[in-house]
Amino acid sequence: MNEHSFIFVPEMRTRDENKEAAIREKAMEMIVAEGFDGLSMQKLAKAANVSPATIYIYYKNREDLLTQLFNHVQQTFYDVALAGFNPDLSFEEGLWIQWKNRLKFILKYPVHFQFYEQFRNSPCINHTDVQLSAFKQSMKLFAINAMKKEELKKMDPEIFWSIAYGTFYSMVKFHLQEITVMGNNFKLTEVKMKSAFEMVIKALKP
Amino acid sequence: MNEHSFIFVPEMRTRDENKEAAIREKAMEMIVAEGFDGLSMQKLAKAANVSPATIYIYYKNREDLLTQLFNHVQQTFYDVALAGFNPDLSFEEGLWIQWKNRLKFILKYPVHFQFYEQFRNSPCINHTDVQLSAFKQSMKLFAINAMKKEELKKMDPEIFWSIAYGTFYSMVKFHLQEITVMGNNFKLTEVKMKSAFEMVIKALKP
DNA sequence: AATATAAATGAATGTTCATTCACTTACAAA
DNA sequence: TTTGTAAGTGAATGAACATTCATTTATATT
Repeated sequence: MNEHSFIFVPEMRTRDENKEAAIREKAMEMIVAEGFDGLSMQKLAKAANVSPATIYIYYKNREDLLTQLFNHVQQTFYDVALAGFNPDLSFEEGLWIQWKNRLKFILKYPVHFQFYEQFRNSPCINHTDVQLSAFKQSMKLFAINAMKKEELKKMDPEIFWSIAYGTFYSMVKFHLQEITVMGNNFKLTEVKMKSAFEMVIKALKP
Repeated sequence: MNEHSFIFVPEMRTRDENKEAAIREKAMEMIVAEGFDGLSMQKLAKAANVSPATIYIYYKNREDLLTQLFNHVQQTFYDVALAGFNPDLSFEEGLWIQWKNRLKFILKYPVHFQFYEQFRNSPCINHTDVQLSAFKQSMKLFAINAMKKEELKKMDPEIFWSIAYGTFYSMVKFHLQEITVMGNNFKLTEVKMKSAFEMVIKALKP
């Protein structure tokens, strides 16, 4: 390396991206299967075919691992949920896109979603900065726009959120419980979703 | 004791009910504050002012402790939720009683409720027999009756449950998050509940 | 081919864990 | 007051835990 160069170009071994992904995926699988207390660094290392010390190259410690997992899942979720969406869409079209996008995410990454839900329902969430992201601002703006256009009844934001999405997530959890705990006789088809959606719209219209 | 008596009447020291309650309450507090991995038997013993060995008089082991806690909370919840309710009530009155009863339970026992939710969102739930209790049968019958009387639109049970209660629990969780994480600017008044309730009824009527 | 760098490691460390056990204490009945 | 019983205990045990560290390994540049 030229000793006069301004840009520092290290000569080094490169990180194995597969290792990082393996650690991440195995960690979430273990947590979903056995809970937070079922995740130990040594068991995780073994499951990911990695030395315990390797985990500490990627993550400062156990807590950092958990919060980074959470942020990673959240980012993926945001990306999927925003596809084809913008806050100026008509209320009915926009909300339906949200339902479809969110369902797509959950069915594509069921383990990620279950980890996310477990995390959100645990005290871990208090160690994470709840920031007003671009995603949340977009969701908020969408509701405000819809109320201005009188496509959506005026109401407190919590009430809007609870009817519009509380219903959705309740159905999704029904579905995930069925497929993990008993013989799945509750299929979450788009038809079934649409039927619930129509009723939600009825509640929310002015 | 008469050596010929048929009934066995032991001469013994009696259990201290306070100890059992202390263990139960402290355990839930610790879990809600620090998660399942924050609950250790030795820390719990110290918090409940009891020897670690004492816990094992009341509970077979750690897992048994958790499931017994869950069942205890669930029983309390069932009792509160069924007060003044029966499945033959008119749909609107019956559902509103459910909302009020459930809210009463949550506001009276917020720690119990948060423990319950954390448990339900964790893999622990898979080690518990999900049985069709009298409570669940009562809830089911109520919905069936309401559909027969045409006070409630005919729909899949999951959809009914998700609209009728998913909305409710979503609002409640909003409330609990606000009071624990930031300055509470979302007051969960009965007025606010009633306003959401009216909208839910609009969605559910035939 | 040589080199410098960070990736990756396995073994080791000290701590905390769930659980047990030999023992003491309190009490209801006799 | 005595006594049998279960309640209740503190200290001990071995396993599992998170984390660290002295090395080794792979690789991008020279």
